[in-house]
Amino acid sequence: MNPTITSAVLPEDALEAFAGAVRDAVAARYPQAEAANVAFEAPRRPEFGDFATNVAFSLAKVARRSPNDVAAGIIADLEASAPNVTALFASIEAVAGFINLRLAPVVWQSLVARIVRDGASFGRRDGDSPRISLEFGSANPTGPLVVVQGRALAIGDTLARAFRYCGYGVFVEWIINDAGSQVETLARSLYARYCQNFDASYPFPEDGYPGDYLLPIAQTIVERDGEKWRDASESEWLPYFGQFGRDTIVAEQRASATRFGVQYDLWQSEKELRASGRMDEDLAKLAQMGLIYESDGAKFFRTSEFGDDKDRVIIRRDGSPTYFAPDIAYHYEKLSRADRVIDILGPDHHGYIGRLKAAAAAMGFPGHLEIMISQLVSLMRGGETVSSSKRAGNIITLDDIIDEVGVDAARFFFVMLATDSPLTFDLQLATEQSNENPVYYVQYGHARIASVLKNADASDVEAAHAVPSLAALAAPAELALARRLAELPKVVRGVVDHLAPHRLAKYARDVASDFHQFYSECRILVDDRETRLARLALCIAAKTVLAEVLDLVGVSAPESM
RNA sequence: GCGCCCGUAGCUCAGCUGGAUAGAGCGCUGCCCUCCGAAGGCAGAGGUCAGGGGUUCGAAUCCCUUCGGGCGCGCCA
Repeated sequence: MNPTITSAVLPEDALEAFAGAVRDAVAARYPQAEAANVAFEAPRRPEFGDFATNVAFSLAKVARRSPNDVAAGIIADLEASAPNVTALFASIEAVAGFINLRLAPVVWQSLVARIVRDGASFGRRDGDSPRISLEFGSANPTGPLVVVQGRALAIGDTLARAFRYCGYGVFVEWIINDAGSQVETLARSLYARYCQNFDASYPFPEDGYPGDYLLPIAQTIVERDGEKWRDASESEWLPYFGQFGRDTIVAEQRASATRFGVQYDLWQSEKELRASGRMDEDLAKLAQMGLIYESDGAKFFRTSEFGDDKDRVIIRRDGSPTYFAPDIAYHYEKLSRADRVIDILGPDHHGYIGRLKAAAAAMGFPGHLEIMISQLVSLMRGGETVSSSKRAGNIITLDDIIDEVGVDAARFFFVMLATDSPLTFDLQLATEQSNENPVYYVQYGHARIASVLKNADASDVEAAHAVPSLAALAAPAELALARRLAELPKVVRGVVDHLAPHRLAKYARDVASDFHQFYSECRILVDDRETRLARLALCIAAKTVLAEVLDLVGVSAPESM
């Protein structure tokens, strides 16, 4: 074996060296062609190797030869011009115009060594830029978090973790919609519950918030203040009940988010945003730019000049601001302190995207605001549809879901599908500890590795951690697992670049699958010490990557189950 | 009516911004525990990628169009 390549050559190094050598070879052979763009992809079929590149296709025209001839010519050139590069590959073949590459086992062995050495920081980048502002889950402070917010929380928090892994500075925030008429409605509903405590016939407001969740809050007021508010005038009790209800419910929402594993950096009150004067300042600035005009006694923002369907009212005829006004101020603030601002909105906010993006553009940040819509979630239990209606008062809360299926299953299921496709969540399936349940499949993989490491001699495990010679790793299942583990950084980067957290769920299943296959084909605790230590090291690497992926989606990685 | 998303195996869904014989899980049929966790592995059956046109060496992927679904179009938030 070539001694120069036994010292840590990682897959990406090998590919980069190969790409460079190909560019040189192409430049020498086809000087009339543009500089070759050498990109690699992972072929679907294992017999096509670890990686493939399609450079030959774009050269075929210039070369006036078939792609396969071009590919074969390039390979022949490389053998002569860059033997130190071709030595990194077990095979380099021209097939149907592609150049198929199989890395030398030693490269995969270096990668396993790298993961064992780096541990949880494998592939992770330090840093805090660019700065990302992520807002998700935000709700009216009028009731508990429900299922659709659960999905937004799972998606948003997974994205936040992925961004951090990639070295971005992430700021996670929530806006409390506490400035509109809904707080008044909350106050009336809560007051009715309070009065019903003394007089069951007290009427509940028609547009009030039903459901049982206001009962304990009313009870708290009863216990503290007794009948004090029964004869008070509305101007007295309304602000009190509004504030108390709002504060209590926001605290409960925070508790639910925390229980779900989601930590926020900022809970921004919309009411506070108005009171601070920032909103008025920003609106004045827009007016100065000539972007605000009066019509019908109301004030309009010329969002249509920035791509929106039509202009939007920001100050009503009665002088009060619409919801859009403080949101402009909030987004202006976010855009000022972050390089990218990402909102995850609910499925009923399609119509809001245009005006928000227009506002961002008008304020001098075109293209800095990205909006994701997290689609509907419908609940099933077994084959039955579970109905949840806010109006009917039989809402199913995020806490209900956590109680029934646990945080792990809930987070995995919420993140499993592409964000823009509707999700059917089967509660029964999520609780089943069976092979129908993808969460357990992945967690089982992790627990199984932990079990093997427990069965092994402690001294062997220690030796494996110290990264022994891994030359024994050569079986297809071993190399396939190593190749899969190597993908982690690339997968996370894809999650971030495409705002597609569901790829992590898919990747987690792939890693588990490759491990299980390795496990059934290669016995780990064999007599031969070198093989045993090498396989233990591979187990440690697989466990590291599985734990990392599970952590990115906020799911625990159990040592046993 | 206008705008956004979607249509892939019996079911639920992937398909890495255009690549090779379209994949996975579940379900179905059959195998595999004297041995590290069978919550596992292997094999098989199952497809006109909604239909039609176009772009090019090459399309599930990009463009046009028809059909079929979901959602959004307040001086609500």
